[in-house]
Amino acid sequence: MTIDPYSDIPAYKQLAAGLRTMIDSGSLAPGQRVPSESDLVQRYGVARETARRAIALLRAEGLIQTIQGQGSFVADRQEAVTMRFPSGTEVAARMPSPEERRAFGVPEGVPIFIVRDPAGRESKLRADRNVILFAEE
Amino acid sequence: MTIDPYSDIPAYKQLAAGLRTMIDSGSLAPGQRVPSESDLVQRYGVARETARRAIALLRAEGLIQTIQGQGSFVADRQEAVTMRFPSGTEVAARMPSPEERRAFGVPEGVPIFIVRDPAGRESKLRADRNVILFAEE
DNA sequence: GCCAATTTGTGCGTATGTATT
DNA sequence: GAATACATACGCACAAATTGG
Repeated sequence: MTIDPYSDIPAYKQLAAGLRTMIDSGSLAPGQRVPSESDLVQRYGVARETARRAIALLRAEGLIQTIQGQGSFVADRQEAVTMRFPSGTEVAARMPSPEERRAFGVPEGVPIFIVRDPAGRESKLRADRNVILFAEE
Repeated sequence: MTIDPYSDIPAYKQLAAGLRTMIDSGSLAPGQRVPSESDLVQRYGVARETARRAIALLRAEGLIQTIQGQGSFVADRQEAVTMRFPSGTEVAARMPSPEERRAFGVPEGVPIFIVRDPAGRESKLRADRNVILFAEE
C-alpha cells in the first residue's frame, strides 16, 4: 500500500482506505493494535496530521478505538446481545452526546438505540453490543 | 460565551459545548447556518484548527452538516418516517462506511439501521429519517 | 464567462501536554 | 526517569466549492 500525493483522493482517505481493507480482510484482527501515528508517518511519508486524520476517520466509523498513551485497536463486532421487545415497541438510533457517551461508556463512532415501549417509556442501548429483536415472549 | 484557555477542558470542547447549547435551546434553529470558522476564530480568539475541531465534534454527533463553500447548518431532527416491521425482525445499527454514506446520501454523524426480516433478508435505512415500529399489519 | 470574496478542505510544520509502559 | 503514543493548539499555504457582482 502506497500513498499517491498527486491523486484526486486526499492522502488521509487513501491511508484510511488501506487500513480499512486490512481490517475488513482480517489482516488486522479485532483487538489488534493499529500501526501508531509515528509508524504511519514513517512508512507512508505523510505528515502526522494526515496520519491522525486517517485514524480519526476509522474511529468515527466505529472500526477502531483509540486510547491515549496506548494506541488504536480494532473494535470487536460480533459480541452483540439480542434484546427482545414486544409489539408496539419503537426504535430510533442516533449518535450519543458526550454526556451519554460518558454515561454509557460508549466509544466514538458507536450509535445508541432509543427504545420506546408501548407505554412511552424510553431506554437507551449501545448499538455495538445490542441487537433488537421484535418478538413476543 | 467565552473560552478559557487555562481550563482543564480543551478549548475546542468548550466551543462545541457553547454551540451545542445554542442548538439545543433553539437559539440556533434547524436549517440555520452556524457561525463560520473565521467567525469563531475572531470572536473567541482561537486558532482555526480549534474552531474546526469544535465543528467536527458537532458534525460527528449529527447535530450539524457541513457543505464546502457554504458553511455548517443545524440538522433537522423531527422529520422521521415510521417504518413498520413484523414479528421476527431483527434490527442493528452502526455507522456507515464511506461507500454506504455515498450510496444512501447520508451525512456524517448519522447511523444506519440494518433490518433483517424473518427470512434473513437485509435492508438498510438511514437512522435520521426513519423510526422502526414493531407491529403487525 | 469571468472575477472576487467567502467558506470549507487538505497538508505541512512546530511545540507542549497527558497517559501509558 | 525514559521512551512511546496520543491530545491539544498554534502557525502557514494552497486547493476546491459556492455565491454574488
